[in-house]
Amino acid sequence: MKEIRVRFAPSPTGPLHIGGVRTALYNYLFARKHHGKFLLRIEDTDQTRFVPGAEEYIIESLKWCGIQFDEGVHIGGPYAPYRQSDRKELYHQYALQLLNNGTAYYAFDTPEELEALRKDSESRKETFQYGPLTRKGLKNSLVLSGEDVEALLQSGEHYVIRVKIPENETIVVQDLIRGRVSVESMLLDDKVLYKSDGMPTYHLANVVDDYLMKISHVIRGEEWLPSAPLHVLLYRYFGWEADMPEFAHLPLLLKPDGNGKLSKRDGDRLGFPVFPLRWTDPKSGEVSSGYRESGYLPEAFINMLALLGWNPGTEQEVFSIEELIQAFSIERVGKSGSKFDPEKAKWFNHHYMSGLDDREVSILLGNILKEREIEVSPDFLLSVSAIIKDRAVLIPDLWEQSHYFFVAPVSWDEKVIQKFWKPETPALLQKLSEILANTEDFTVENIDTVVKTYINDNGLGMGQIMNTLRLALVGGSFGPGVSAMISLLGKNETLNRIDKAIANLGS
RNA sequence: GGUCCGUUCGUCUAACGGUUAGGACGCCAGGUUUUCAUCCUGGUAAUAGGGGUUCGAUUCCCCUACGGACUACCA
Repeated sequence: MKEIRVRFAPSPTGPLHIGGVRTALYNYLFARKHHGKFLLRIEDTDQTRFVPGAEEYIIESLKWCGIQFDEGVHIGGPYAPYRQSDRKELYHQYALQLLNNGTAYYAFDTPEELEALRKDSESRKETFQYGPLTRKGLKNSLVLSGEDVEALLQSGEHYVIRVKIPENETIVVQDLIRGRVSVESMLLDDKVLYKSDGMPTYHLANVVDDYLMKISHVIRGEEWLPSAPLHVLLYRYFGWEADMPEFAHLPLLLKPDGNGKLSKRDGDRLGFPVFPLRWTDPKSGEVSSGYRESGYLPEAFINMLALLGWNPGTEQEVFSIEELIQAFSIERVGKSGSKFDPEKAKWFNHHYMSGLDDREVSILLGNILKEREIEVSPDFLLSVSAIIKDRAVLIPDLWEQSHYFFVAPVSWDEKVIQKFWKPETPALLQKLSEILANTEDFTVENIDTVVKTYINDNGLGMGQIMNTLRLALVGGSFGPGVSAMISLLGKNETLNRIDKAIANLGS
């Protein structure tokens, strides 16, 4: 059986958005599942759209996601180079091959001439097509004499090389997801294969490179489906039909509301990241948020993404990357586009956060404390982590849910004061404080008993004490159980905070 | 406009001719927690419309509607 080789082939025109990450993920899962190879090829044949830093961004993003390559622009491999601009010389000979076998031709029409033709067609509510029907009336080597063509080439006239689409043929693409897709050749354009700047277009470069790199399956976005027949045709023109990869065109990721392809704008508008990592546009300086910086765990991010367009056919939906590899199959990728749901992304992250063990949580929280220059003992950090981890959806929530363990309150929630802080409160807390001062056993269970006994013995209401005690401890109406907090804070800190609250709030 | 692709709860989706159309997110209600979350239990909610084919259509075919992608010397 042929070795499975797939590629992810982005162009470095900006940050990779989550649709691109998903395409990379599916390629990766497919490769691993079949013990094949996964490679990263950079498609930078359009020099005008090059964005500095984009290539590095793509590599770092996928690394963060845990998607690993076997070959690629950043690690090399047997089919190097993996950057198309570094393969520039290669493409010309392949364009010549098609020229020589009559399946491509030189065209000398200027962009301005073509633009005029398009405008003209448009005014008659038609679409201009450079194809089987019109190419005979244009400026190309199909109509010009050999000498004229030669003269034009010699004179340094700008030219492009176009594919010669056959006139009456049904071209069939077999797609692993969509089945048989066919299109009439007359409707296809004589697409440019080789540009006047000496670079190939995507169509030429991707076919040549996929062939040379022995790609077995092309798994890419649905936006490529309309040009897939052209690619099939090119394999035939090159005589590579026997080695043509299989195609799978993935459905699109749609915006959460309304319809249409998910875009950067949607993230800004609806307040969720569209990119794996934060991106700063080198030109405008505009910053787009990323999943990493927003505090998502890569495992959760990937799990969420994997299920957007694919499902295992079982009711399992929490998958480690290894489980995804085991379960993945192209056949179970859906046909229709998926709307991205930021709420579900959060659910996944919360699920993964609470699945972390205390030690792992303490590392995450420890990093936050380090940034804030707060030092605590590892034991205390671990205990706090354990008690708050279920309360955090995103990593920064770890701090939101625990800061009061590290920093004593300096202000107290006005609403809670209004509601619970009564004239007798200071005396009641003072008395409880004295009892706690004489308590040696600060385990949660014992504190619980001590506090409740105090309440019962004095005929007080639970709410009366618990709410004010909580207020004294953390400054508001939040946090884990009161007894648990007292136990963690320890005797000194607890007594200090009660004293401080009484002193500040008085009666 | 043309070509191609698509259409099951609000969302992600299962059911590859026979199910009370299943699960998850969200939402709602109850329980736990006398804070708030978590968690647990329950509930809400869908086959776009119309024709066929068939004993029987979510499932197969056709039409309509709607949506999307593509339509550059961009990828």
